Amino acid sequence: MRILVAMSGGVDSSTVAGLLREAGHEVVGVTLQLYDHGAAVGRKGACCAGQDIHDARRVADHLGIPHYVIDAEKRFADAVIGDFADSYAAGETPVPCVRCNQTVKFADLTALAAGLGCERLATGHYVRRLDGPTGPELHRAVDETRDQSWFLFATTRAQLARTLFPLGAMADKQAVRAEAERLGLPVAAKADSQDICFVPSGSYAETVVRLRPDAGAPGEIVSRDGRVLGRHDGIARYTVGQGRRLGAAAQDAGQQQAVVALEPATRRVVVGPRSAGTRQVRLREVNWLVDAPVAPLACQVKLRAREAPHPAQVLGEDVTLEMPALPAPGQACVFYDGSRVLGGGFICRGTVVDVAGEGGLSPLPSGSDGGVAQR
RNA sequence: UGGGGCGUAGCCAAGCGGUAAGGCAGCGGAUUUUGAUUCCGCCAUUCGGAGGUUCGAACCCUCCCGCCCCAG
Repeated sequence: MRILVAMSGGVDSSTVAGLLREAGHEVVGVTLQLYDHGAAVGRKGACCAGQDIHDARRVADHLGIPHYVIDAEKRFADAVIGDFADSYAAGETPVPCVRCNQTVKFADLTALAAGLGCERLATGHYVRRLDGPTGPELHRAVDETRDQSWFLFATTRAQLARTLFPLGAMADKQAVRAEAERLGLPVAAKADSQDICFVPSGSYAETVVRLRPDAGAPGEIVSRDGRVLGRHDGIARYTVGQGRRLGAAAQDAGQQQAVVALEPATRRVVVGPRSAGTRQVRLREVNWLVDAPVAPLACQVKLRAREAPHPAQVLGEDVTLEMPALPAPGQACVFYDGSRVLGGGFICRGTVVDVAGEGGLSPLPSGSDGGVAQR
């Protein structure tokens, strides 16, 4: 089979190329150049720029496969970096990795694969594509600790049908490195990438503020009933559910506080007791990997990449959680049936916690029905 | 200037003669293909100040300073 492998220059995708080549497939490597070299050269944790492109080329040469480098800087700047900054400026917390997967990695590369006459696209993601009775299914990786299925909820059924994820079945990262070594790949010992690839210093807020100065403007930290508890240095540094960086506002009436809402128009960060929460979550851009249900679908949902799933019911763009939680707007809500990804969407603002501030809100009950009034 | 109470880190606070708990904030790190969460480490040679008693004082005594409350 002729397969296009998305090669970032790291261990994972290089191993994918090596394994598929070894299995006798006709492998074509492609690396996307995502942002300018200057910011990323020599930096650990970066991908898809500078040294990493050279590494991908070295691996391709080692394997004896053709390798293309695609200039995707403009596309990445618009679809991923721009969206990232806009999202923070709008009081949300984006997931750039989902946007990247959704746009340049899948939409563009599946198209490229077709253009190059490849039957499949393969990536180094830790997820499994399993063939079920109704077609390909997306499942969590065997190695639960490295599972990346949450980041791939926006993959379309058509894309999934043409994609392979060889690493989803690997026992763990060590096994992948062992394969890389066995294959003699020059990147076998390369450090893992992490953090946001396009943020050089590790300070994502600086990147946001450079693009959208508003997001770095100081403002007030207020309680839900409008009392000013402190000040902050930019809403871009806060996420709903966050308990740090609150300074004196971290405690109110003896209770630990957490961010419950961000109001970009007034630049206010609203805090409430950590026990605050809601059971209703409104989503947008919902993607289904099964036929969209016509009646409430009982499943588990994950509101964050690394947290235990919540029992919930999903219908259309509305999710009803069994127990209250603090969903962060901009983050993803991914639906699971056991290990299988059923679909997901992005969490909307305004539906999370009542911030109308009717005044004199009593402390929320910490029991099962501790939800806050909905807007 | 009658009576009472209190001053321990940026904040809250334990200790009440034996050599400064804890929490929050803050800082550093680990974990993490987002952010957050979580975890680990650091964080008062010193207890409002000055004397005194004592082998030894944040703790007892004296005076001073500062706050608070109740009376005038």
